[in-house]
Amino acid sequence: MAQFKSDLLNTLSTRGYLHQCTDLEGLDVKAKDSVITCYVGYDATADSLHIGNLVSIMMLRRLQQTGHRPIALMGGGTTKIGDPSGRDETRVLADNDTINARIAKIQQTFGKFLNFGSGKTDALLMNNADWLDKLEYIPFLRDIGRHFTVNRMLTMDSVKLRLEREQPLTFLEFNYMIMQGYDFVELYRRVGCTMQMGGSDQWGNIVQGVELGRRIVNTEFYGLTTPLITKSSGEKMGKSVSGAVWLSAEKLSPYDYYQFWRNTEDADVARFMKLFTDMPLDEIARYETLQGAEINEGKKKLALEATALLHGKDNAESAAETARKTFEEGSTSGDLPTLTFSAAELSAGVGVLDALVKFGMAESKGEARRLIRGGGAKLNDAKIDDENATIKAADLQNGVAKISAGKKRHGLIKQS
RNA sequence: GGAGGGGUGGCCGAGCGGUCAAUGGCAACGGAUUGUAAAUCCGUCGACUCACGUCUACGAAGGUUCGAAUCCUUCCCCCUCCA
Repeated sequence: MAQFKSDLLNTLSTRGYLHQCTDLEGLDVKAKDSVITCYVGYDATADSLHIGNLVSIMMLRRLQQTGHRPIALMGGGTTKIGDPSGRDETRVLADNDTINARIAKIQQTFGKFLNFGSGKTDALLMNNADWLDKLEYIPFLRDIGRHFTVNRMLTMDSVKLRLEREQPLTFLEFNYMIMQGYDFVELYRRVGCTMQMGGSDQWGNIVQGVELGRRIVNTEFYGLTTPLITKSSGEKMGKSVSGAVWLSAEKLSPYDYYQFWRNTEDADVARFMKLFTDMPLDEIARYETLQGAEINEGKKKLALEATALLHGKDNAESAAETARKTFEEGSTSGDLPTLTFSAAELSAGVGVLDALVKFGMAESKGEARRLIRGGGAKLNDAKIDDENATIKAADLQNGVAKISAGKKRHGLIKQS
């Protein structure tokens, strides 16, 4: 392994976070000798962060672990502009209230990964709406706009690709990188922030910020990006059996989150352990030697550790136990999605089609029918053959009936 | 402003008066295999009833026709070229 002088870069490099950096040597020296304040920006494009944001959150965590100060910057202002990076089409923009509501929810996630406070290496939570909303156009253009050449901006991938594909790029979006660059300067002025991290798609935006900082405040700024994390089969990460992998428990239960990690591909286990858990490297190395079906032990560990980070140890263990009972014993356990029906409903019989739809295992009754025809629906582990079958009180065993779609999606039915 | 081209199911992309709920590919879902992996093979893939059938759908609104995604008119949006 390439040895760096600083804990920060040693950690980031050995655990697989490094992709590009504006000045690796300079940063190494600085990180060794001083406490760096570093930010990652998060736009509020949904009311929860998702798995794609997790690498950068983990990077902030590593930063703090190695003695530096992380800033989670909420893009309350930039979300109103819309980052054109990596998109062929203009984003549909949300209104103010929506954005603020999203930010309120998103913020909660950071508390799980970072320690906030006012100490030297305590994390900060900021919002760029605090300064971007108040900008005055002409003064801003004169102070900041003068440092950006359109010539240069046109060479940035986010812009260039859009133009090459002959897709429209609005002037609004064109300003995104300027706003992001300005954020960097503003964060320097406010809290001495000199470093920005992000995904590889943010490289262009980050570089602009670094250069702007050098020009305006005459200080060395650093930028660093992570590789795009994909599965070894080449697909993007991001799907669980119940859809997108959200980080808020409201949108994805700890059990489903655990299952997402549990279903990691063989080849990814060690890499994901390094990136998404705090497991020490030598322990990860031991898991790396496992072969064949033994790799499942690694997946369980990965899932447990990753879930514990986000949802806490208790929830993680509970999810692990539910998964164990469900998949290894074929019995039922608490964390599965649950629906309750009244005694009256159960004595009349709950249509199995309706139940599948209510659990979200099928989008329509027609799809539920097809699922049954294809042999993919089970009630208490017995294949459902009759589309018109109903679930009655007699189907409850110890108070619950288990309904399944495929091998991985299970739900519990109880009497209220 | 002028001249052309185009808008089809989650995406790409055929169809160009009936046999079109609409070929094909991707994605997705299920089954087999397996280790809750990958790869592979098979099946499904608008809604409702599921048997016939009914409804909704091919940018929007009208029209022609026994009958249109396919023809006509108007409108909206996108692209190319010219001014």
